[in-house]
Amino acid sequence: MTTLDRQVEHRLKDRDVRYTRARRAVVEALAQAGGPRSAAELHADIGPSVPLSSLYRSIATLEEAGVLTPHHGARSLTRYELAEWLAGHHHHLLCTSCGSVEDIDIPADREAVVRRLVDAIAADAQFAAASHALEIEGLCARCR
Amino acid sequence: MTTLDRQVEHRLKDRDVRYTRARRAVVEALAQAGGPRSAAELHADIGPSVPLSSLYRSIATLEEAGVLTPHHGARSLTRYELAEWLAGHHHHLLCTSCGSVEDIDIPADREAVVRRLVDAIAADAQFAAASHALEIEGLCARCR
DNA sequence: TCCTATAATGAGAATCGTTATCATAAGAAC
DNA sequence: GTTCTTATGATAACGATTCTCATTATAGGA
Repeated sequence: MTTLDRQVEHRLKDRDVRYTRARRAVVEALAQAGGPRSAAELHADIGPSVPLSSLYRSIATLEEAGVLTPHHGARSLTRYELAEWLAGHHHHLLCTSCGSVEDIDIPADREAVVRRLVDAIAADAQFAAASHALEIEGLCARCR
Repeated sequence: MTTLDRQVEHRLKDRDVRYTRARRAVVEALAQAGGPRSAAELHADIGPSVPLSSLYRSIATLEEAGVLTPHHGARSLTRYELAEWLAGHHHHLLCTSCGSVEDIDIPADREAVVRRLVDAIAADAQFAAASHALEIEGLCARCR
């Protein structure tokens, strides 16, 4: 059992939610993927042992527990990834050509700039900021 | 006929696309809304004179022509708003409680900071940045 | 270990946003 | 006005997601 597993298990136990085979499979597949994955992609990764209906329910449960964060994209596709507290804070590069989503870590000094900006904007709008995301659209290294 | 109408008309004429009643209705509804609207919301705004099928086609046409930009949200909902060159550059505040999306203009000096950051991040990843979006999630002034 | 209460699963149907089809109507070019 | 092209409206189809319900697994107590 990995550290990740232990963290998730603890989080779920706190909420009286069981860490079952299907849910574990989702968490492990996401950990391996290293980037956002859709339900269909997770189904392909995990295999037919977890049917789609269960997969969707597992995803919803994990999302409610704050283990996963959804990422909504084109063509009615929602991709998921492990939440910030599990996988760290990062931003996204969206390729408009191939549709890929790349996670990108940014150095702490730059992240500090973003955070200051977010706080200032939110304060001006009397908005209580919980999280932020900087998404950059364009062409990835392969497609340009 | 408003300035907006003229701008859109010209853009469409350049692409041999007609600026029809349905398309005009979408543009006008979006201009009035002052924030992202889904197809269903536009349908409610415009009324039944433009049926959903036409509405979706109008949206797709306008999106291809670069008049609208899509904004993907929860529950497989895509909202649209007038493109940057028509409505100006701005960012979004997403309320996790009521689901509203608020457009927020940020001062030029702050925007410059964001742009510098985006350029630096993109350059590091060998990514050709075309546009960027800073999305802040949290509780809006009404919900907090 | 066995019981019991509760929560999770699997299979399938249902739902919802969106897209495609196709016959008809409107617009532009001549 | 005729003709050619493009847009429309009604409706069916589609794909991602959610729901239903009978069955199965799990946790906690006897």
